[in-house]
Amino acid sequence: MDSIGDTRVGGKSGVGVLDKAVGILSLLAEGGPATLAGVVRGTGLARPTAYRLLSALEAHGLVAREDGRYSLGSRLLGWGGGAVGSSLVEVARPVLAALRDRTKESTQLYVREGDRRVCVASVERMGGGLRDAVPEGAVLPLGQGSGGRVLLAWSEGAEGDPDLAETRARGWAESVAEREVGVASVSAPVFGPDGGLRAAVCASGPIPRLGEHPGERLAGLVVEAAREIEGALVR
Amino acid sequence: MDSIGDTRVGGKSGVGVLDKAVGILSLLAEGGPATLAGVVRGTGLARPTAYRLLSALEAHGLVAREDGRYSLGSRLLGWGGGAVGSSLVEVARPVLAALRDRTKESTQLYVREGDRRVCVASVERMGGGLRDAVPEGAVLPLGQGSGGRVLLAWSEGAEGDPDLAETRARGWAESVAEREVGVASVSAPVFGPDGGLRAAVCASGPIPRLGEHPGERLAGLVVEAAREIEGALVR
DNA sequence: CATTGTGTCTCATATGTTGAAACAAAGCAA
DNA sequence: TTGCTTTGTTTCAACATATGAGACACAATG
Repeated sequence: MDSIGDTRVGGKSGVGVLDKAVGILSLLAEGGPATLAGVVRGTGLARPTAYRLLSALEAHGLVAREDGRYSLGSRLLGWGGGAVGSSLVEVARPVLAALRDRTKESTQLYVREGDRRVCVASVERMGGGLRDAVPEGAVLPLGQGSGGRVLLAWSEGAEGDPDLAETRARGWAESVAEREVGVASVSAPVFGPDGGLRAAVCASGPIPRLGEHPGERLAGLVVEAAREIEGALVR
Repeated sequence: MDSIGDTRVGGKSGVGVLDKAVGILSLLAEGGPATLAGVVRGTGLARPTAYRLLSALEAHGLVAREDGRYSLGSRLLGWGGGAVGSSLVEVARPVLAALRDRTKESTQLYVREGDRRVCVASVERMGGGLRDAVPEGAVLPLGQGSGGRVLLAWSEGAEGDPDLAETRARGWAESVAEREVGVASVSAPVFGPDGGLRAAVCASGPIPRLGEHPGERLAGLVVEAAREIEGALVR
């Protein structure tokens, strides 16, 4: 998903050290704990560079090292808890779990960040077989996937696009093999008490299981979950 | 609290750009949304430097800019959700809120990170009057405050210290004007299902309200909250 | 209307970061 | 058990990056 060097998904910002550090953090977010060697392989950084950056991240509490393996640090826990939208994530998480149980697919919550979207909560399908896995913190484009389409459709300035108008009329979006080959998904908008778009709730899985029109089966459940999240927001 | 330049609380790690970026993020975590001018004042950075770093953080989704004000970005939401300990924070938050209601004081959850502690959840006292405010993500020393003492007392290697042995015997710690002038606090250990120390739960407030022995009044409630968090962890 | 403050951009230069090389220790296969 | 490979850590010369003074446009203020 993320990689060092691609601005579209947060790769190159003009501050090289930051780009590398974020590359390391997103590697750990996506792949779980890793040794120094694993971080070197996963990021392509030179070994002493990765070592120095990891030590610095550890000094700041953004990374923790235990038994020779690095993982995301508890300072990110605190910052995540204080970031705008943390209460949305808190109320959404059990709803995503229930939606996962009902649809038997993975579910996610996306929020818009400028011209991209960020996965702020992810609950994966249980049991065996194929599953879609989106790591929390992953940055994805708006232009691909049903989640991106929903975040675009209910934005200011979307009025002129007939495709997005159709999405708004329907109240949800579906996509097949857009964000990722082999994956189909359905998304619905989550509105805040003020009526503004807050997030997109999404269920996703492999095309062979969901078919070429995943919305037929899942749209009702996904829209229902969005309504449920909205209800929990006003309590 | 945090400031650029002090290694003890995550200031200088040997990677200057990272130190500055973390300084900005912790300023936003502690003080809430800020303009560029506010970030310049708060961090002491030169204006073009702060501008460039904020733009880079925004490109990575770590900071969001809205109406000329910067705040923590939603990527931190995702990473915080995936960091080790996020489930602990999730179950602890309502317990901290209940403890805040019972004690009528602010409450926090701290985890140990190397030789410091991080506030991973914070619920502030409601209503008027004095309140202790610890921002989520704040990095504090272990050697000061009841929360630090608890994290030390139940650590490996604490056996030789009679003061920590007394804390262990009692099952909680109290402090007066240690972490901060005018603040008293009481903390208790939170253990994981494996019996290992996971966190410290803490209630804190002004000395005039809590007195020179805050444990007399609050210890029972704090210890009870710790047991409650432990119970929620095994469900 | 004049002054001050803010946000944004440029660029010469100083500084910080880089990564090859070296070293020690651990792991592994024969 | 030995020899080789891999991993983690440190050093430091070279160079690429980041810095911040200065400039500019615009907004805010008295």
